[in-house]
Amino acid sequence: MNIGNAAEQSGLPPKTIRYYEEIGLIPAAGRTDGGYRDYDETDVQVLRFLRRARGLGFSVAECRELLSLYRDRDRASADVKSLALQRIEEIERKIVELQTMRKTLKHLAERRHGDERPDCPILEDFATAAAKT
Amino acid sequence: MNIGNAAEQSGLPPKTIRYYEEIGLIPAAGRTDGGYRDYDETDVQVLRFLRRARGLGFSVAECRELLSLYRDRDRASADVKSLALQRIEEIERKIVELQTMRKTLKHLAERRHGDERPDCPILEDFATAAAKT
DNA sequence: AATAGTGCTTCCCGGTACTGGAAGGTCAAG
DNA sequence: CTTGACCTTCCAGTACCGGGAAGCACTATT
Repeated sequence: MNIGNAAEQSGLPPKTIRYYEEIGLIPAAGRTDGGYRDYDETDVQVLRFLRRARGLGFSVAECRELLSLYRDRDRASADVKSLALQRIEEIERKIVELQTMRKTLKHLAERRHGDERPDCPILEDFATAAAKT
Repeated sequence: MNIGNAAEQSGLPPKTIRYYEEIGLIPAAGRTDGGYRDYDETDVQVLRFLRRARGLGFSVAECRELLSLYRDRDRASADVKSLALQRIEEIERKIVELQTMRKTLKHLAERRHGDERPDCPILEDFATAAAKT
């Protein structure tokens, strides 16, 4: 499968895929006789994972760690486990933050123009609910 | 409140707060006699919102829109509503993606070393579940 | 077989969103 | 009134791409 196809199936632009290869986030893809990069389903799954993780605010460095966590699943299972659990906590924090944002936006969307009493604490809604994160 | 304090309470570094002011994402803060930037609770709430939104993969441009959505809540309510609803959909997609990542990591964490049969499709778990997003 | 079109390659430049460091002013404590 | 921790501006650098040029590869047609 060529890079355009892999891009389409993963949701990452070809440019980004080449960049990830360049910085070693993903291994260098195999090449066809003509010099084209060649991808299989496994590669696409990793790319898909990367698109998701990056879109959710994980840095490339964090993605690197998450990937190695996957690749090393056959050994050093204690370390892998504790790291995975840490990441799960972080993900759950992010879920709570998204739920807070959703709640705030729902208030904004449902509120009829003129409904608001001057003391309506919508601003508090906006940023306080998950302040302790 | 000075910038260090605002940084601490919002979770954004002082550098980033100054940068947001410079690009007009937040209005220029008031100044003390000594020339220090001065913040109040409202400012901190906005900063906290920005930290969360950025950490969840929203671009600065999207944050700008989300903020204006909040600031314009008193007028043009139809537009505000449709924009808010769009954002809610996006947020819900992100939540699903995070839940998928969490599920994958849980598999990794709970799997005992040696438990895996060669055909165990953990890689499929890794990236396929939310492939249609 | 030649050609046209699309997609691939590398390379280099530009852009966004910060981040670190230097040089110097401000403030509260001792 | 000096020390140390904070603040200020400014300039440079870094991370993560995206645009566009120049050229090769593949497919389809003529």
